[in-house]
Amino acid sequence: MTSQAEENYLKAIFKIAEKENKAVQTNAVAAAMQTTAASVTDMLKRLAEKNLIAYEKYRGVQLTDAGCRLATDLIRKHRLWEVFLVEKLGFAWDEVHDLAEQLEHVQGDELVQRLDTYLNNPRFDPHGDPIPDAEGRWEFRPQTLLANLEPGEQGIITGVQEHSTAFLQYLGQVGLTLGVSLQLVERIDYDQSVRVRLHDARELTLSEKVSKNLFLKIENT
Amino acid sequence: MTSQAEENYLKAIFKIAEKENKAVQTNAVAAAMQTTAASVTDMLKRLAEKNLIAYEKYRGVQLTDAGCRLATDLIRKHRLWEVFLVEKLGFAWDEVHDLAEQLEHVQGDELVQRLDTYLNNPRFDPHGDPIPDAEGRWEFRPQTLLANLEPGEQGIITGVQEHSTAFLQYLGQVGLTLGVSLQLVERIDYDQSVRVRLHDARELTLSEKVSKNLFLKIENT
DNA sequence: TAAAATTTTTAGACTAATCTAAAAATAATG
DNA sequence: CATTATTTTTAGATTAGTCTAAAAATTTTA
Ligand SMILES: [Mn+2]
Ligand SMILES: [Mn+2]
Ligand SMILES: [Mn+2]
Ligand SMILES: [Mn+2]
Repeated sequence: MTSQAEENYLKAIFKIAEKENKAVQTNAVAAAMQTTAASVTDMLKRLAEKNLIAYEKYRGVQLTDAGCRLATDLIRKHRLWEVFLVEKLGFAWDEVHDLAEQLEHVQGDELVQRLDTYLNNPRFDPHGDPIPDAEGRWEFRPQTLLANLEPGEQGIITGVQEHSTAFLQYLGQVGLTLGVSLQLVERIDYDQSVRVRLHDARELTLSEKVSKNLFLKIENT
Repeated sequence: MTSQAEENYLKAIFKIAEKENKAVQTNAVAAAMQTTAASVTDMLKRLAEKNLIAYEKYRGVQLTDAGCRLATDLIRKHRLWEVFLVEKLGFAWDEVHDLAEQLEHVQGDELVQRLDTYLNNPRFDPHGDPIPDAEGRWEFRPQTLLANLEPGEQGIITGVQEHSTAFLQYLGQVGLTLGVSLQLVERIDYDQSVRVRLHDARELTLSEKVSKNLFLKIENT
């Protein structure tokens, strides 16, 4: 058996390891979990005891196959529930994270499988993140940050780098949701802000910060 | 904040108090929670500290208004999730209890309200039990045990007294689900078993045990 | 490479929730 | 009403998960 706390740690370790390709540091986990390094060390010992991580004192930590599978299953559940909350219950994409954070811990393989079917086996969640399938595999989708587009290039919004409520709410307010198509008009040298044109010819100015947190699939026009 | 353990205790106390109209005994709670009397005493102290129960040593326990409301909300969530699992995900009525036991603890008023709307504000769960509304009120529905029907009387199945998987599965197998109409043909003196006739003229013999666990709304023919 | 800075672990304490075994209170009975 | 029997509470331990403060290991820097 794995507790909710253990599951949350495994997921945090998985997500950190996803970005940086090296052993995950205690402090990185502490930051992600908003707790102390001491608490993390305690938990790492427990997880190592259960063979969910490979842990060497002072040398950081890596998920074992079992730990990786557990983390992936948790992420699968989290993202499926997010789809449910948005598609079926009509929540906005900035309202679903905390609820999914609870729902992901509900145990029941049959439940997950039926939920998946009910939602028509979605491959991406409301934030554009891929949903692992029942075998723990997910689809890779090439995408580029708006910050890396050249003037004139066009793309469709496929995801966000940052998942904060504030950012998601802002995007929603200005009409930038998944699937929206836009073209980079110009990048301002002074502050790296960008002017983009939407499908309806409406133009928007977005800060560098926004442009570095918005993923697009480049379209060849 | 109330923990899942605290919520489960409150629900257990509520359900015991519902049947017997007196202070709930420690042992009764222990039996319901499948734990020891010592553990119950510990928990009762905590719940009293939080003003969720009125507790006098050796004198049993009663829910306060706050505790009663919490228990009712929990039952509301439990039963709404059961409806979801059966109506939307296609689970059988004998498969949903343990899942609802987990889902009921997910926190989020907006979630419950949206779920309720999504399910068309059901007033009864898949076992025929009433679902409290957002204010904690529920519908009373007069119903009679099959064991108390007179020969010749007819009724529609509205609920079950016992909720065990074995009983629900058995009922499902012989075609006795909510809404099914049946008539008591005769009661056998020897063992109090009953012969009933279904709408399609098919006849069934049911044990006394079954007849004492099946609720019907009597129909005047 | 020695000193300073950073990271990580340990030591010790705390709360929630549980248990067993023993003591105390209450209820039942002759 | 004294003695059983039952119920309930206490005492003392245990485990998961957390914390702060201090010690130890590692890394960085001069
Ligand atoms: Mn979580
Ligand atoms: Mn998401
Ligand atoms: Mn529960
Ligand atoms: Mn039910």
